[in-house]
Amino acid sequence: MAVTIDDIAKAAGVSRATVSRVLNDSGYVKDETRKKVLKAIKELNYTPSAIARSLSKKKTNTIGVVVPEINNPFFGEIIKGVNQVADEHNLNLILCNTDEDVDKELKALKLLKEQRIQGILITPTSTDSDYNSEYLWTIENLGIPVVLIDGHVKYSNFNGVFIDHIKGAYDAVKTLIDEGHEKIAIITGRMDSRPAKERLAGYKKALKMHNIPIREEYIFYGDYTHEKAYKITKEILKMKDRPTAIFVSSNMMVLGCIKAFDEENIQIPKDMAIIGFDKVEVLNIIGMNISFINGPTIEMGKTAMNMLIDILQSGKTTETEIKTIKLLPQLVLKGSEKFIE
Amino acid sequence: MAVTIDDIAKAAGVSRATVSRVLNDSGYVKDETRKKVLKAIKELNYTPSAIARSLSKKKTNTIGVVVPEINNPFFGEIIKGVNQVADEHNLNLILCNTDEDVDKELKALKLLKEQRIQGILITPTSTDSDYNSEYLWTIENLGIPVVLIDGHVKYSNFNGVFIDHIKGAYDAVKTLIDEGHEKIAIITGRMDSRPAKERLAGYKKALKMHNIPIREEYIFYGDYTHEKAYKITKEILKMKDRPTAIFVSSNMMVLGCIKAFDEENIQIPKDMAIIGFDKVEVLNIIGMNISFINGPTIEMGKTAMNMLIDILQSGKTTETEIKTIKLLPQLVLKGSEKFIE
DNA sequence: ATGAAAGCGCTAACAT
DNA sequence: ATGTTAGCGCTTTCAT
Repeated sequence: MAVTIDDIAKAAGVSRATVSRVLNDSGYVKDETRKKVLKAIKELNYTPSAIARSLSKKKTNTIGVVVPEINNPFFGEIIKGVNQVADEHNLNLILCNTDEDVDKELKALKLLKEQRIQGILITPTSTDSDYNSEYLWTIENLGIPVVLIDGHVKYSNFNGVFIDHIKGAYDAVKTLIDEGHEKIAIITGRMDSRPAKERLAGYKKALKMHNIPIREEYIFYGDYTHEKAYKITKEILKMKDRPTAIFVSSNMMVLGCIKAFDEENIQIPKDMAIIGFDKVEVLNIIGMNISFINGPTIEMGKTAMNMLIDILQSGKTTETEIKTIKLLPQLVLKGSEKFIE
Repeated sequence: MAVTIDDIAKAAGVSRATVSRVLNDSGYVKDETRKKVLKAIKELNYTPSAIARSLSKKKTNTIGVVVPEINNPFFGEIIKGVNQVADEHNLNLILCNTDEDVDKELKALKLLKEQRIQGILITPTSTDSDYNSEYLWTIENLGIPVVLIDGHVKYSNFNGVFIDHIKGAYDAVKTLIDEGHEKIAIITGRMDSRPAKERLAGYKKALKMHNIPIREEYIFYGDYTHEKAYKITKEILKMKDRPTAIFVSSNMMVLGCIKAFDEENIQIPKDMAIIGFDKVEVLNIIGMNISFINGPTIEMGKTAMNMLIDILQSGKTTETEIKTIKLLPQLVLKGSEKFIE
């Protein structure tokens, strides 16, 4: 660990500038000299210090990634996408997991700034709550480019890549309508989150566009958990004028529905049709075919990383524009949406 | 971004040494002076550079984490555990995802060394194949403490935390035996991986200890994929002298079994009992109760991080001992193991 | 209690 | 084509 560029210089009988040149392929170096240097590097098992280089260059080549829940495959896939692009550009990733905790998120941001990272990719825990002011202040005063991934930070404009939840929900509900369903319920997500709001909007839009009246009693407010969805589904199944289809606003909640269906001996789609938002890989593997809206997670990660790289390469110290990309989710039909008399 | 310790010194009318002292709470600083400095820091929104500090201290406070598949919740949970402990000790995590690719893993190791990280936590992609020599050479010559997580690098001894796969498998099979099963099949993992070998060993041990002859035709060699497990299960169901229970050596493979069962109208556990290794959260949520051996993933991450911290604090440049911890997996019974005539 | 100065390992003009 | 030198932003003796 103690071998430095000077050791190499000494061993090769050249100056440290020359060593630096062969290290960076910059400037002119006689072939013979280069070989000597390379040999010394090999022999001493030398690895240059990125720390020293960063300090000297005032540039770290590392970017920070902040996620709320690393053990959720949704974020795992985002990171996978981020990582792929980062790899291609030889960027390091410093990972911060916040456990959905705003204070940890703030702490992470501070940490990252100390590390003099080039930019930040963040999937904000943030909802509409009122801590937002300090939160925003922190992000904005970072002086570092930030790209949001599928989140929403109130009152403020940031670069980001998002999913078009409205369109996704619209497509799902439209499909149900096309199948012949008219009594379509929705189980929403936590309504202080942007995706939940947008998905509900998409649901309403689809009904309106097809002249189906929106019935408040068909709108059920969930909270993204399968437990709540389970309870709601039980209720739905007890309704006198029961819907024939449910649009479920998140993957976890789909699981709750399935459990309730199972207990009440409800067959999909014979007794109840269903379309979810976001996939649950496992269900397909075990042969349980549930249609869903597929938000392109890996793609989101890639897109965000690319956007950040673009911003960094533009080289502007102050940002002059807000970049936003909306990714379109795909509808994946498995048969659970069918209308069967 | 341009504000440095010298700016603060100037603003506060002191030397940079003094600023450093208040930053690190070291040495003596008059209260009044400290306040001036703190004020300047606040006003200029100054964040010290970890890079410069690292260079000066020859110590980075960051550790590298290398995993093969970030989007697999198994590794997600490990990282979550690692992260928790790292947080408590104010350590940064540099994440490397290798996509099960040995070359990427090697590259990651090099990258990490350049970053002068303090230590490495790695879940090796490595199996028994022959690239091992370069691989081992690389790790050993890193000159950095390494802690393995649940992996196995052939021919070599490293610090590490592992799961006692033998005991896990033994417990599972013993449970089946206690239930009254005698014809018990196993679907193994990829046999060039250590966990697969050990789980098979545990299976055999349980049979032997209970005087049940090992029947080669009940040993099925899988490869951790659900597709293969699906095919194998179909075969099993066709056997003349069909087993009454299957011990399935990985969570993904359990899914393949379930699909096959479903297609053939096999009821669990009436027609076939089953116990898997590693949980599949989703199955429980939808009310499908499959018993399984639970390897404590988050715990493994924590334990590994703690071990690394221990090693670092021991302060030895050369390691004088190999530390190894084996974590005991727990049996979680859900009813799928029952013997029903 | 505070300051001056050397040094961490590298890069990048500037010389030669 | 190669060497000299001055930083990069911080910590840490050593003085005072």
